[in-house]
Amino acid sequence: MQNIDPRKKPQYPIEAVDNALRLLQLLRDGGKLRLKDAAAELGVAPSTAHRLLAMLVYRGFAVQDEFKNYVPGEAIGVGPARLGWTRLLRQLSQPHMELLSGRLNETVNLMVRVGTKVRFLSTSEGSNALRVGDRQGSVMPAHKASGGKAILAELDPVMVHKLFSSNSAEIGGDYISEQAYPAFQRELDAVRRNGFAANFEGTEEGISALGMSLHNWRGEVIGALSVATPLARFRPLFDAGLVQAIGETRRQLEVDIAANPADGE
Amino acid sequence: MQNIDPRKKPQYPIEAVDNALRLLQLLRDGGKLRLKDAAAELGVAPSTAHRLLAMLVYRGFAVQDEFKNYVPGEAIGVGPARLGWTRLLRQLSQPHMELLSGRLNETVNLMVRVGTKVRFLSTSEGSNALRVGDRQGSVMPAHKASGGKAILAELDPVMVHKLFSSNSAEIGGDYISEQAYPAFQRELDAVRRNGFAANFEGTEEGISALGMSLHNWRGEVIGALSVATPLARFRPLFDAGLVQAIGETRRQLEVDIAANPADGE
DNA sequence: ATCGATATTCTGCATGACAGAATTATATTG
DNA sequence: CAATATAATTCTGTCATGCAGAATATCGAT
Repeated sequence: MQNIDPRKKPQYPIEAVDNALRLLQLLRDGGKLRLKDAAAELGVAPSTAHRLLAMLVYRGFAVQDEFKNYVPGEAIGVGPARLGWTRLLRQLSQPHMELLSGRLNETVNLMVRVGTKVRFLSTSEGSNALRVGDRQGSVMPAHKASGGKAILAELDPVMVHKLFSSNSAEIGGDYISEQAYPAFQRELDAVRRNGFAANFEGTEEGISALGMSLHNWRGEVIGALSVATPLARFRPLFDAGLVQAIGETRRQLEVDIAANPADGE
Repeated sequence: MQNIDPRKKPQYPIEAVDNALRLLQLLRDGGKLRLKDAAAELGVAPSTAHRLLAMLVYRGFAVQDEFKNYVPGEAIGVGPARLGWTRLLRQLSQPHMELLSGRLNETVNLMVRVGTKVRFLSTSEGSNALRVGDRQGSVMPAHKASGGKAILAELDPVMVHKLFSSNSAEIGGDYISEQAYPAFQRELDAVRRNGFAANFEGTEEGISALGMSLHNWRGEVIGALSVATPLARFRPLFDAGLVQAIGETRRQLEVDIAANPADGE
């Protein structure tokens, strides 16, 4: 049984990974998947399919709807970044983020916006015993994450409005109704005035975050930093000068960014 | 060390899968990845990272550029199908595809178009010793695959032209230059006249295929069937009435499709 | 050519991915 | 509203297989 196949199976295949990737494709192309069907498709026991799907859920590639069906998660369908500078940004940010997370003992995130989403490029975890976990690779609605709001606040309001009323927003699940929009608009205005954005359990249970935008030498927004903390610690941190701490880090990082050519933009 | 994390790690995690999914995210957000960096990011040996990346390549989630860098493949960034009827289509097609592949001893594919791409929903492999392998889950440029051409030929030419000149086509790597377009246009005209489309090694080395479009009760194109064969067998098959065989299958399948409500469309 | 760096192949061993059974949750039926 | 059926999830022993490390190959630079 010889299969002609230019894309031949690797010589040391990893079955678990192959199954996971096939599930990813099924989820993408079928829209939804029940555990039993998934098991049947892959030819594995339901228990195994369950473990695989649990991993997809964990990494944001799937979520379970109210009837236990597995459906595509945020992470499915976000295109590859055509942004060439994300690597550089990540590199430049790392030391600054580590410094900041070390100083505050809280977790610091770096993110960029793509469409109505923000993508977490990297995380520097704080050293507190109880801390917010790594979010690298996560994708969240930009209008809910603190860093996302910080970015959106500095874009042309008309463009933002279009963005979140478009039907691409609908597909992504980030549509904001005309009715709800004024409130959102006002929040962005406040963010613009304050110079930072906050998020109290808007994306994840028990987690609050404070975000601030990042700019290139030309003054254009290119991304954001955010500090994420357990809800209970937010207030004390804020009173102890959280905004200034992030602001300081932002300032220094932007100097670094300005100093580097970043050919793409 | 207690991490606050609403999205907690599954209790029986699969490390290999987790690593693969993280590579997927890195690839998406970083654009490109060298083996060594991948290994460093994951905290695994280069040999392990190599195996993982080989799997991603195998399933179309990554490709290697000329300098051995791993870059996102076709499968990354194709959004989830908002098409609810793909499940139904797959279901209805299956018996017909099995019949046809059994009759011809060749591999039969079912695909739908999304943007400038076609997605392979399912495959029924022929029983020949040497045959074309399973393509389920694959994503290919619609203008190169036989089934894709069959679909495009029946769409509004103006819309097709826009589709492949848009800069979303550029992002997807399917851009057709104004210079090359007339030839493509003529090919689609020929397809329309013939009622089928062919593909000789346009997508994969040594493989040829013949594709025919599928319609719903209203006469609108909804997808395509294709028969894929090793290049050497194409001619004899064609002369033995390949077109008629597929046409017959298509006719019967379309009866089934028309008979089923397909609420979405 | 020679070296250095990075990518790929190979192999033994211990880990951890798998199946199957047990348990729980959810749907269906009389 | 039981009672039953079906599907999802948890648990556990076993053996396959994913991992690391070494060997080899490939590519670039000097």
